[in-house]
Amino acid sequence: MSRDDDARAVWHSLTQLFISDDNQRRFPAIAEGEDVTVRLMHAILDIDPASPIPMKQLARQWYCDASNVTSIVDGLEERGLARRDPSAHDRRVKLVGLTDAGAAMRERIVERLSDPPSVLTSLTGAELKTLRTILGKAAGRLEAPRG
Amino acid sequence: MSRDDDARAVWHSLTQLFISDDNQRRFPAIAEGEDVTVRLMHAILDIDPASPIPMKQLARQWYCDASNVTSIVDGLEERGLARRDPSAHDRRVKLVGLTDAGAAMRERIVERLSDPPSVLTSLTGAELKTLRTILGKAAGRLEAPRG
DNA sequence: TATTGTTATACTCTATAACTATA
DNA sequence: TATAGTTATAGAGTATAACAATA
Repeated sequence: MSRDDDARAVWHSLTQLFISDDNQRRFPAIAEGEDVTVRLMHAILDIDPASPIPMKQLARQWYCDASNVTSIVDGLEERGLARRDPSAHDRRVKLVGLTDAGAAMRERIVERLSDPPSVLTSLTGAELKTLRTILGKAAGRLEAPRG
Repeated sequence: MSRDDDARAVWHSLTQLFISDDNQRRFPAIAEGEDVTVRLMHAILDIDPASPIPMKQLARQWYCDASNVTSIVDGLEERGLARRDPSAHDRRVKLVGLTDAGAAMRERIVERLSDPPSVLTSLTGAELKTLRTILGKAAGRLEAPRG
């Protein structure tokens, strides 16, 4: 049981927990509850309410074409969840920021996404405390935390 | 710090680890490496190589329309990854099973999905061992493990 | 009659290419 | 000339409705 074996086993379990059909179904369910599509929900999670972001940067972050970002931000704007403002430094660039309504929806989504599935709540209190410490440490190392 | 707080914090970290853009990008990358689409890859993961499953049951499991299952299984069959056989007990029912090629691809996908991201490998050996034990216990409680 | 699966069809999501406006 | 973003358009994925075969 090497260190690499342990890391693989951990990631395998974590992946199973996450891609289980029950869990995957939560995303559409939460999106539906907010009356947005799943892609708009993901977009909202990726926009920091405190700092508007250029469209181009979103395209890089999502590994998708720029035209797609146009369509997504259109959807957010139509629903009053985001706003486009030209950059003061380069008028070609448009900065996308969440409106108050968008930021509020984002908070609700993050809240609901944190609802733990039953497989987790069936662990003991001590186990949960241990997981909290270690996983918190790992998640803290992510570049751009989503929510 | 209640037990519920701990469970929420754990799930929140786990969700962050999993829906990070870097990690989400792994699915298309692995699928591309196998020359299948992401939806076919997910389908392969959800079919137990040891026991063919009725189309209707896949539709329930994936929370999607039956016509969609027809289209997905068509795609798998065209690539020689799965096969449809009428049930011996009810000739309306078609059982979907993986071919040898499909089962082999499934193993490769599971293998690659288990590659741990760098945020995990940066944990200590003791932390990984602890995570392995606890998460393995939780994942073992899932109904239909994928891979 | 009810159920399993298929076909026809429309809508959403995503990518490519051509375009506009700034730099 | 190059870059940020948009528009037009085509292809994949998904849902609804009508249908065929079987129960």
